[in-house]
Amino acid sequence: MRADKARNREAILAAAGRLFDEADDPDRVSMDAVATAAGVGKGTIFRGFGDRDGLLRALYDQYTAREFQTLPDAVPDLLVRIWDFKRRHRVLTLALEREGFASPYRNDGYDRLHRHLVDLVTRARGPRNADFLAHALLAAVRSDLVEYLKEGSEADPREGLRELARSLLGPEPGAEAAR
Amino acid sequence: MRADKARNREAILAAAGRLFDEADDPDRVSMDAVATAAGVGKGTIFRGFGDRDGLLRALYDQYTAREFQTLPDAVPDLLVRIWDFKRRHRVLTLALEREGFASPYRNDGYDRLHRHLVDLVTRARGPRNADFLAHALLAAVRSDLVEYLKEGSEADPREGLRELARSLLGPEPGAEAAR
DNA sequence: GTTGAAGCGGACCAACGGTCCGCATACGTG
DNA sequence: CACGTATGCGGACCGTTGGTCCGCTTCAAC
Repeated sequence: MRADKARNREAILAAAGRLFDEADDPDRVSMDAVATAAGVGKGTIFRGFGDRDGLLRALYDQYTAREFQTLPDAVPDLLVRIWDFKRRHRVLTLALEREGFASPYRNDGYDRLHRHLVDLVTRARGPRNADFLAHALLAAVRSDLVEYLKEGSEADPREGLRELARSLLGPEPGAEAAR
Repeated sequence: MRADKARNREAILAAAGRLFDEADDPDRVSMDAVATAAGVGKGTIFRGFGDRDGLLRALYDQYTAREFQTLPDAVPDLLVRIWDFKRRHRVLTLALEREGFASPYRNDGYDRLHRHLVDLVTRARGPRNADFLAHALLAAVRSDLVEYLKEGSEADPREGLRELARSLLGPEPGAEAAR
Protein backbone atom coordinates (compact mmCIF):
# COMPACT_ATOMS: atom_id res chain seq x y z
CA MET A 1 0.00 0.00 0.00
CA ARG A 2 1.53 3.24 -1.11
CA ALA A 3 1.82 5.98 1.47
CA ASP A 4 -0.22 8.54 -0.49
CA LYS A 5 -3.03 6.04 -0.89
CA ALA A 6 -3.26 5.46 2.84
CA ARG A 7 -3.09 9.18 3.54
CA ASN A 8 -5.85 9.90 1.07
CA ARG A 9 -8.02 7.18 2.50
CA GLU A 10 -7.82 8.75 5.91
CA ALA A 11 -8.43 12.23 4.53
CA ILE A 12 -11.51 11.02 2.67
CA LEU A 13 -12.96 9.21 5.67
CA ALA A 14 -12.35 12.21 7.89
CA ALA A 15 -13.89 14.64 5.42
CA ALA A 16 -16.91 12.43 4.80
CA GLY A 17 -17.43 11.99 8.53
CA ARG A 18 -17.36 15.71 9.05
CA LEU A 19 -19.70 16.45 6.16
CA PHE A 20 -22.24 13.88 7.28
CA ASP A 21 -22.12 15.20 10.81
CA GLU A 22 -22.83 18.70 9.59
CA ALA A 23 -25.48 17.80 7.04
CA ASP A 24 -29.20 17.55 7.67
CA ASP A 25 -30.11 15.34 4.78
CA PRO A 26 -27.83 12.56 3.53
CA ASP A 27 -28.65 13.41 -0.06
CA ARG A 28 -27.06 16.79 0.37
CA VAL A 29 -23.64 15.24 0.78
CA SER A 30 -22.43 14.63 -2.74
CA MET A 31 -19.34 12.72 -3.72
CA ASP A 32 -18.01 15.89 -5.29
CA ALA A 33 -18.35 17.67 -1.98
CA VAL A 34 -16.50 14.91 -0.16
CA ALA A 35 -13.71 14.99 -2.74
CA THR A 36 -13.35 18.75 -2.46
CA ALA A 37 -13.43 18.69 1.33
CA ALA A 38 -10.79 15.98 1.39
CA GLY A 39 -8.63 17.87 -1.07
CA VAL A 40 -8.70 14.97 -3.46
CA GLY A 41 -10.04 14.12 -6.91
CA LYS A 42 -13.35 12.34 -7.24
CA GLY A 43 -11.71 9.43 -8.99
CA THR A 44 -9.62 8.77 -5.91
CA ILE A 45 -12.71 8.16 -3.83
CA PHE A 46 -14.23 5.75 -6.30
CA ARG A 47 -10.98 3.87 -6.72
CA GLY A 48 -10.58 3.54 -2.99
CA PHE A 49 -14.12 2.70 -2.01
CA GLY A 50 -15.84 1.36 -5.11
CA ASP A 51 -18.96 3.45 -4.95
CA ARG A 52 -20.91 5.70 -2.66
CA ASP A 53 -22.23 2.79 -0.70
CA GLY A 54 -18.70 1.53 -0.15
CA LEU A 55 -17.63 4.84 1.32
CA LEU A 56 -20.59 5.01 3.68
CA ARG A 57 -20.02 1.46 4.74
CA ALA A 58 -16.34 2.03 5.44
CA LEU A 59 -17.21 5.02 7.56
CA TYR A 60 -19.90 3.09 9.35
CA ASP A 61 -17.61 0.16 10.01
CA GLN A 62 -15.07 2.49 11.53
CA TYR A 63 -17.67 3.85 13.94
CA THR A 64 -19.23 0.52 14.84
CA ALA A 65 -15.88 -1.15 15.44
CA ARG A 66 -15.25 1.51 18.04
CA GLU A 67 -18.76 1.47 19.50
CA PHE A 68 -19.74 -2.18 19.52
CA GLN A 69 -16.53 -3.96 20.41
CA THR A 70 -18.43 -5.68 23.17
CA LEU A 71 -22.16 -6.31 23.16
CA PRO A 72 -24.05 -6.18 26.42
CA ASP A 73 -26.08 -9.26 27.32
CA ALA A 74 -28.96 -7.18 28.62
CA VAL A 75 -31.28 -6.59 25.69
CA PRO A 76 -32.67 -3.26 26.94
CA ASP A 77 -29.16 -1.90 27.35
CA LEU A 78 -28.16 -3.13 23.93
CA LEU A 79 -31.13 -1.52 22.25
CA VAL A 80 -30.55 1.76 24.02
CA ARG A 81 -26.90 1.66 22.98
CA ILE A 82 -27.92 1.23 19.36
CA TRP A 83 -30.50 3.98 19.72
CA ASP A 84 -27.96 6.43 21.05
CA PHE A 85 -25.42 5.45 18.44
CA LYS A 86 -27.92 6.16 15.69
CA ARG A 87 -28.83 9.48 17.20
CA ARG A 88 -25.19 10.41 17.29
CA HIS A 89 -24.66 9.44 13.66
CA ARG A 90 -28.10 10.18 12.38
CA VAL A 91 -27.35 11.34 8.87
CA LEU A 92 -24.90 8.57 8.13
CA THR A 93 -27.09 5.77 9.43
CA LEU A 94 -30.09 7.30 7.73
CA ALA A 95 -28.19 7.21 4.47
CA LEU A 96 -27.02 3.65 4.94
CA GLU A 97 -30.37 2.20 5.85
CA ARG A 98 -31.84 3.68 2.74
CA GLU A 99 -29.14 2.65 0.29
CA GLY A 100 -29.55 -0.39 -1.88
CA PHE A 101 -32.88 -1.93 -1.20
CA ALA A 102 -32.60 -4.79 1.19
CA SER A 103 -29.30 -3.32 2.21
CA PRO A 104 -29.91 -2.54 5.85
CA TYR A 105 -29.88 -6.29 6.40
CA ARG A 106 -27.18 -7.63 4.12
CA ASN A 107 -24.41 -6.18 6.16
CA ASP A 108 -21.87 -7.56 8.60
CA GLY A 109 -22.77 -5.17 11.38
CA TYR A 110 -26.45 -6.02 11.17
CA ASP A 111 -25.72 -9.72 11.04
CA ARG A 112 -23.59 -9.57 14.12
CA LEU A 113 -26.23 -7.74 16.12
CA HIS A 114 -28.91 -10.04 14.82
CA ARG A 115 -27.03 -13.19 15.77
CA HIS A 116 -26.35 -11.85 19.21
CA LEU A 117 -30.01 -11.00 19.71
CA VAL A 118 -31.18 -14.35 18.43
CA ASP A 119 -28.98 -15.90 21.03
CA LEU A 120 -30.36 -13.75 23.84
CA VAL A 121 -33.94 -14.25 22.74
CA THR A 122 -33.44 -17.99 22.52
CA ARG A 123 -31.97 -18.08 25.99
CA ALA A 124 -34.91 -16.12 27.39
CA ARG A 125 -37.86 -17.73 25.66
CA GLY A 126 -36.69 -20.59 23.52
CA PRO A 127 -35.94 -20.84 19.80
CA ARG A 128 -39.50 -20.38 18.58
CA ASN A 129 -39.56 -17.37 16.23
CA ALA A 130 -36.35 -16.12 17.80
CA ASP A 131 -35.05 -15.17 14.39
CA PHE A 132 -37.98 -12.96 13.60
CA LEU A 133 -38.21 -11.46 17.05
CA ALA A 134 -34.58 -10.41 16.81
CA HIS A 135 -35.34 -8.67 13.53
CA ALA A 136 -38.32 -6.97 15.11
CA LEU A 137 -36.20 -5.67 17.97
CA LEU A 138 -33.72 -4.23 15.52
CA ALA A 139 -36.55 -2.71 13.51
CA ALA A 140 -37.54 -0.77 16.61
CA VAL A 141 -34.23 1.08 16.39
CA ARG A 142 -34.37 1.89 12.70
CA SER A 143 -32.67 5.18 12.24
CA ASP A 144 -35.56 6.95 10.61
CA LEU A 145 -37.69 6.05 13.60
CA VAL A 146 -34.96 7.35 15.90
CA GLU A 147 -34.93 10.50 13.85
CA TYR A 148 -38.69 10.85 13.84
CA LEU A 149 -39.05 10.37 17.59
CA LYS A 150 -35.99 12.27 18.65
CA GLU A 151 -38.04 15.12 19.94
CA GLY A 152 -41.53 16.12 20.80
CA SER A 153 -42.96 12.90 22.12
CA GLU A 154 -44.09 13.09 25.73
CA ALA A 155 -42.34 9.93 26.84
CA ASP A 156 -38.70 9.11 26.26
CA PRO A 157 -38.58 6.57 23.45
CA ARG A 158 -35.66 4.88 25.17
CA GLU A 159 -37.98 3.98 28.01
CA GLY A 160 -40.38 2.47 25.49
CA LEU A 161 -37.53 0.47 24.04
CA ARG A 162 -36.71 -0.91 27.47
CA GLU A 163 -40.32 -1.85 28.01
CA LEU A 164 -40.48 -3.55 24.64
CA ALA A 165 -37.44 -5.64 25.51
CA ARG A 166 -38.83 -6.50 28.95
CA SER A 167 -42.19 -7.51 27.51
CA LEU A 168 -40.58 -9.85 25.05
CA LEU A 169 -37.89 -11.33 27.25
CA GLY A 170 -39.21 -11.02 30.75
CA PRO A 171 -37.42 -9.12 33.51
CA GLU A 172 -33.68 -9.15 33.17
CA PRO A 173 -31.88 -11.63 35.43
CA GLY A 174 -30.11 -9.51 38.01
CA ALA A 175 -32.20 -6.47 37.23
CA GLU A 176 -33.48 -6.29 40.79
CA ALA A 177 -29.94 -6.37 42.09
CA ALA A 178 -29.16 -3.29 40.00
CA ARG A 179 -32.01 -1.27 41.45
CA MET B 1 -61.96 19.53 -13.36
CA ARG B 2 -61.66 19.20 -17.07
CA ALA B 3 -62.44 15.84 -18.59
CA ASP B 4 -59.01 15.37 -20.17
CA LYS B 5 -57.30 16.08 -16.87
CA ALA B 6 -59.32 13.42 -15.07
CA ARG B 7 -58.73 10.95 -17.87
CA ASN B 8 -55.00 11.56 -17.78
CA ARG B 9 -54.88 11.22 -14.03
CA GLU B 10 -56.42 7.78 -14.26
CA ALA B 11 -54.15 6.77 -17.12
CA ILE B 12 -51.09 7.85 -15.15
CA LEU B 13 -52.11 6.02 -11.99
CA ALA B 14 -52.90 2.88 -13.93
CA ALA B 15 -49.63 2.97 -15.83
CA ALA B 16 -47.59 3.67 -12.71
CA GLY B 17 -49.33 0.84 -10.87
CA ARG B 18 -48.56 -1.56 -13.64
CA LEU B 19 -44.93 -0.49 -13.95
CA PHE B 20 -44.32 -0.80 -10.22
CA ASP B 21 -45.91 -4.21 -10.14
CA GLU B 22 -43.64 -5.39 -12.92
CA ALA B 23 -40.47 -3.79 -11.65
CA ASP B 24 -37.96 -5.37 -9.30
CA ASP B 25 -36.34 -2.22 -8.03
CA PRO B 26 -38.29 0.99 -7.46
CA ASP B 27 -35.44 3.04 -8.89
CA ARG B 28 -35.90 1.38 -12.23
CA VAL B 29 -39.27 3.03 -12.70
CA SER B 30 -38.50 6.49 -14.02
CA MET B 31 -40.96 9.29 -14.46
CA ASP B 32 -40.24 9.23 -18.17
CA ALA B 33 -41.21 5.59 -18.29
CA VAL B 34 -44.48 6.29 -16.50
CA ALA B 35 -45.24 9.15 -18.87
CA THR B 36 -44.55 7.03 -21.93
CA ALA B 37 -46.55 4.11 -20.60
CA ALA B 38 -49.46 6.39 -19.84
CA GLY B 39 -49.26 8.00 -23.28
CA VAL B 40 -48.77 11.38 -21.73
CA GLY B 41 -46.09 14.06 -21.49
CA LYS B 42 -43.87 14.20 -18.48
CA GLY B 43 -45.08 17.67 -17.60
CA THR B 44 -48.57 16.33 -17.18
CA ILE B 45 -47.47 14.02 -14.41
CA PHE B 46 -45.66 16.73 -12.52
CA ARG B 47 -48.54 19.16 -12.89
CA GLY B 48 -50.99 16.60 -11.63
CA PHE B 49 -48.98 15.10 -8.78
CA GLY B 50 -46.37 17.68 -7.84
CA ASP B 51 -43.37 15.39 -7.78
CA ARG B 52 -42.40 11.76 -7.77
CA ASP B 53 -43.33 11.40 -4.15
CA GLY B 54 -46.77 12.81 -4.84
CA LEU B 55 -47.40 10.23 -7.52
CA LEU B 56 -46.31 7.34 -5.33
CA ARG B 57 -48.40 8.62 -2.48
CA ALA B 58 -51.50 8.99 -4.64
CA LEU B 59 -51.06 5.45 -5.84
CA TYR B 60 -50.49 4.20 -2.32
CA ASP B 61 -53.54 6.04 -1.01
CA GLN B 62 -55.64 4.43 -3.68
CA TYR B 63 -54.51 0.98 -2.60
CA THR B 64 -54.76 1.58 1.13
CA ALA B 65 -58.22 3.09 0.87
CA ARG B 66 -59.31 -0.16 -0.73
CA GLU B 67 -57.38 -2.41 1.65
CA PHE B 68 -57.76 -0.77 5.03
CA GLN B 69 -61.31 0.52 4.98
CA THR B 70 -61.85 -1.29 8.25
CA LEU B 71 -59.12 -2.11 10.70
CA PRO B 72 -59.36 -5.32 12.69
CA ASP B 73 -59.19 -4.98 16.46
CA ALA B 74 -57.01 -8.02 16.83
CA VAL B 75 -53.42 -6.83 16.64
CA PRO B 76 -51.97 -10.05 15.21
CA ASP B 77 -54.52 -10.00 12.42
CA LEU B 78 -53.84 -6.36 11.69
CA LEU B 79 -50.10 -6.86 11.48
CA VAL B 80 -50.49 -9.85 9.22
CA ARG B 81 -52.83 -7.83 6.98
CA ILE B 82 -50.21 -5.12 6.66
CA TRP B 83 -47.51 -7.70 6.04
CA ASP B 84 -49.49 -9.28 3.21
CA PHE B 85 -50.35 -5.90 1.76
CA LYS B 86 -46.71 -4.95 1.63
CA ARG B 87 -45.79 -8.22 0.04
CA ARG B 88 -48.40 -7.64 -2.59
CA HIS B 89 -47.17 -4.12 -3.35
CA ARG B 90 -43.54 -4.64 -2.51
CA VAL B 91 -41.91 -2.31 -4.98
CA LEU B 92 -44.28 0.57 -4.35
CA THR B 93 -44.11 0.38 -0.58
CA LEU B 94 -40.37 -0.12 -0.75
CA ALA B 95 -40.12 3.08 -2.75
CA LEU B 96 -42.38 5.02 -0.44
CA GLU B 97 -40.69 4.04 2.78
CA ARG B 98 -37.40 5.17 1.36
CA GLU B 99 -38.54 8.47 -0.11
CA GLY B 100 -38.02 11.71 1.75
CA PHE B 101 -36.25 11.00 4.95
CA ALA B 102 -38.63 10.77 7.83
CA SER B 103 -41.30 10.23 5.27
CA PRO B 104 -42.57 6.78 6.18
CA TYR B 105 -44.05 8.43 9.25
CA ARG B 106 -45.34 11.78 8.10
CA ASN B 107 -48.16 10.30 6.18
CA ASP B 108 -51.88 9.96 6.71
CA GLY B 109 -51.95 6.22 6.24
CA TYR B 110 -49.22 5.67 8.80
CA ASP B 111 -50.87 8.04 11.24
CA ARG B 112 -54.14 6.23 11.02
CA LEU B 113 -52.59 2.84 11.66
CA HIS B 114 -50.50 4.24 14.46
CA ARG B 115 -53.46 5.84 16.22
CA HIS B 116 -55.43 2.64 15.93
CA LEU B 117 -52.58 0.63 17.40
CA VAL B 118 -52.01 3.10 20.22
CA ASP B 119 -55.62 2.61 21.10
CA LEU B 120 -55.37 -1.17 21.09
CA VAL B 121 -52.13 -1.18 23.05
CA THR B 122 -53.57 1.20 25.62
CA ARG B 123 -56.60 -0.98 26.03
CA ALA B 124 -54.45 -4.07 26.54
CA ARG B 125 -51.70 -2.77 28.80
CA GLY B 126 -52.37 0.85 29.67
CA PRO B 127 -51.05 4.09 28.24
CA ARG B 128 -47.45 3.70 29.38
CA ASN B 129 -45.19 3.83 26.30
CA ALA B 130 -48.17 2.94 24.15
CA ASP B 131 -47.08 5.46 21.57
CA PHE B 132 -43.66 3.96 21.17
CA LEU B 133 -44.87 0.37 21.27
CA ALA B 134 -47.26 1.13 18.43
CA HIS B 135 -44.35 2.48 16.40
CA ALA B 136 -42.33 -0.61 17.21
CA LEU B 137 -45.13 -2.87 16.01
CA LEU B 138 -45.32 -0.98 12.75
CA ALA B 139 -41.54 -1.14 12.43
CA ALA B 140 -41.82 -4.92 12.47
CA VAL B 141 -43.71 -4.74 9.18
CA ARG B 142 -41.34 -2.35 7.42
CA SER B 143 -41.42 -3.26 3.78
CA ASP B 144 -37.74 -3.86 3.42
CA LEU B 145 -37.95 -6.36 6.25
CA VAL B 146 -40.92 -8.00 4.55
CA GLU B 147 -38.86 -8.14 1.40
CA TYR B 148 -35.80 -9.49 3.15
CA LEU B 149 -37.67 -12.25 4.94
CA LYS B 150 -40.05 -13.16 2.19
CA GLU B 151 -38.25 -16.37 1.51
CA GLY B 152 -35.66 -18.67 2.90
CA SER B 153 -36.23 -18.40 6.60
CA GLU B 154 -37.24 -21.64 8.25
CA ALA B 155 -40.20 -20.21 10.13
CA ASP B 156 -43.01 -18.18 8.61
CA PRO B 157 -42.38 -14.57 9.60
CA ARG B 158 -46.13 -14.08 9.92
CA GLU B 159 -46.09 -16.50 12.80
CA GLY B 160 -43.35 -14.47 14.42
CA LEU B 161 -45.43 -11.36 13.96
CA ARG B 162 -48.34 -13.00 15.75
CA GLU B 163 -46.10 -14.05 18.59
CA LEU B 164 -44.70 -10.55 18.87
CA ALA B 165 -48.19 -9.13 19.15
CA ARG B 166 -49.21 -11.75 21.69
CA SER B 167 -46.13 -11.14 23.81
CA LEU B 168 -46.80 -7.45 23.95
CA LEU B 169 -50.54 -7.51 24.39
CA GLY B 170 -51.28 -10.78 26.04
CA PRO B 171 -53.57 -13.42 24.54
CA GLU B 172 -56.35 -12.01 22.43
CA PRO B 173 -59.73 -11.87 24.17
CA GLY B 174 -61.81 -14.55 22.52
CA ALA B 175 -58.77 -16.21 21.00
CA GLU B 176 -59.53 -19.49 22.76
CA ALA B 177 -63.05 -19.44 21.34
CA ALA B 178 -61.61 -19.24 17.83
CA ARG B 179 -59.45 -22.32 18.29
C1' DG C 1 -68.60 29.67 -33.90
C1' DT C 2 -65.90 32.34 -30.97
C1' DT C 3 -62.97 33.04 -27.15
C1' DG C 4 -60.48 32.80 -22.90
C1' DA C 5 -58.73 29.81 -19.87
C1' DA C 6 -57.14 25.36 -18.59
C1' DG C 7 -54.22 21.92 -19.81
C1' DC C 8 -50.66 19.59 -22.65
C1' DG C 9 -46.01 17.80 -24.01
C1' DG C 10 -41.41 17.27 -24.86
C1' DA C 11 -37.17 20.10 -25.39
C1' DC C 12 -34.55 21.63 -21.89
C1' DC C 13 -31.85 22.20 -17.41
C1' DA C 14 -28.99 21.20 -13.30
C1' DA C 15 -27.17 17.81 -10.37
C1' DC C 16 -25.79 13.48 -9.43
C1' DG C 17 -23.02 8.97 -9.35
C1' DG C 18 -19.68 6.94 -11.82
C1' DT C 19 -15.77 6.42 -15.66
C1' DC C 20 -11.48 7.27 -18.01
C1' DC C 21 -6.95 8.28 -19.31
C1' DG C 22 -2.94 11.48 -19.68
C1' DC C 23 0.02 12.79 -16.07
C1' DA C 24 2.47 12.82 -11.50
C1' DT C 25 4.37 10.44 -7.82
C1' DA C 26 6.29 6.97 -4.83
C1' DC C 27 9.60 3.49 -4.28
C1' DG C 28 12.57 -0.79 -5.44
C1' DT C 29 16.77 -1.37 -7.88
C1' DG C 30 21.63 -0.56 -9.47
C1' DC D 1 21.75 9.34 -6.06
C1' DA D 2 19.68 8.39 -10.55
C1' DC D 3 16.50 5.94 -12.90
C1' DG D 4 12.36 3.28 -14.59
C1' DT D 5 8.10 1.56 -13.89
C1' DA D 6 4.01 0.37 -11.64
C1' DT D 7 0.85 2.56 -8.81
C1' DG D 8 -2.09 6.06 -7.97
C1' DC D 9 -4.06 10.70 -9.01
C1' DG D 10 -7.54 14.17 -10.61
C1' DG D 11 -10.91 16.51 -12.97
C1' DA D 12 -13.03 16.73 -17.57
C1' DC D 13 -16.45 13.97 -19.15
C1' DC D 14 -20.73 10.92 -19.64
C1' DG D 15 -25.51 9.08 -19.12
C1' DT D 16 -29.44 9.29 -16.47
C1' DT D 17 -32.59 11.31 -13.54
C1' DG D 18 -36.19 14.46 -11.39
C1' DG D 19 -38.09 18.57 -12.36
C1' DT D 20 -39.19 23.16 -15.23
C1' DC D 21 -40.97 25.99 -18.93
C1' DC D 22 -43.51 27.93 -22.54
C1' DG D 23 -45.54 27.80 -27.23
C1' DC D 24 -49.34 25.29 -28.74
C1' DT D 25 -53.76 22.59 -28.35
C1' DT D 26 -58.13 21.49 -26.55
C1' DC D 27 -62.08 22.05 -23.75
C1' DA D 28 -66.35 24.09 -22.63
C1' DA D 29 -69.26 28.21 -21.56
C1' DC D 30 -71.84 31.45 -24.10
